[in-house]
Amino acid sequence: MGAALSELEKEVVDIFVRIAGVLSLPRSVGELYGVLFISPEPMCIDDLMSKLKISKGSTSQGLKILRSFGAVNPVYVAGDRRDFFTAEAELRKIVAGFVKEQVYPHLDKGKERMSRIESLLAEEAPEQKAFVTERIERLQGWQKRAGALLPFALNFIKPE
Amino acid sequence: MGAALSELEKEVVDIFVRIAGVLSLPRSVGELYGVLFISPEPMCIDDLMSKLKISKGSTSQGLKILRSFGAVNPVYVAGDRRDFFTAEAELRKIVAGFVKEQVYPHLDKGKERMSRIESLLAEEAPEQKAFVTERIERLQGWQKRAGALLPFALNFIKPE
DNA sequence: CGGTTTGTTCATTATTATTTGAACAATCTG
DNA sequence: CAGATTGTTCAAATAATAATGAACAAACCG
Repeated sequence: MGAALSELEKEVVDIFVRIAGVLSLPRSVGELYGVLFISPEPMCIDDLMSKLKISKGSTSQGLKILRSFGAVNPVYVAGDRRDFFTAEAELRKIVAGFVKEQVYPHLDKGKERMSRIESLLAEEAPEQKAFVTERIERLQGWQKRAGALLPFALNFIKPE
Repeated sequence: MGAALSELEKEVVDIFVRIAGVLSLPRSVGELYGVLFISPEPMCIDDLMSKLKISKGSTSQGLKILRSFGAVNPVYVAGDRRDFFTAEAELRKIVAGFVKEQVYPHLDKGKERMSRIESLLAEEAPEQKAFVTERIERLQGWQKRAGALLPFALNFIKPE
């Protein structure tokens, strides 16, 4: 059991390792999802550890992250006490989970910050004030647009 | 000259430091852009170094990165031999430059990889083949959609 | 030219993020 | 319940990334 990764598996894992990088997630998270994504059978921690040659700690933590935004589904396997997982393959679910867990929390802080900035604006020296105000307004415009793009992008992912 | 950052500047810099993080750019790049963004006057390396308390090397490298996707504009200042810069404030230009320099190059590699994967598919054991094929096709679907979303998102940024 | 000034590069150092593995807690099993 | 199995946590080790600063090259200036 626990053969090394096949060439195909390596390629797929590599894809998700890159995606993990873009999303600022640890490499191991990409590896885990990659292996699960291409595996016809549910896998448990032992399987994943030996396939990827990573520690139990990384595996456990990585699965925790993947579960946190629903990228992985627990599966019951008869006669085995260990936890098994399959990759969630519906993109919409994963993205929705990711946005909810990792993106939205940060957006709120952005709004708080903006009101803090507006109060600081009052203290600016008059000769710079016009310029600085224009910049802050521009920033608010960007923030607003980014907020509008997000729901659209989510909607862009059609149900299968 | 070269006073420390004001509260307002700190807030603005902090915004761009976070954005730099999301884009996997060094912190100093965010700092540099932030200071320039909120500065009514063009700034040179010395100004930026002393404002941000970072080294000349970081400043030079950071500006190089910012220039590479047009986030910063060189400005001529009469009677001063040093290079001065202002922040490019038109979001569309920055995003276009960033996508061209940092995003498109990677997309091409993705397509190469996909054809490599397809050839590996042939070697799969028959009983797994159906499943694996379905997964690869799904991956291609995702890739295609991401490619379609990008131009739309670019277009979403209206000219002022 | 010879001496400055300015910006870049890159080996070294510092910092930050990730992984490891052993200790622990929880759950099962006979 | 005692022993075994399984998953989690977290301090320490390691690896990855960014910043520093001195050496360098290029452009300027008298």
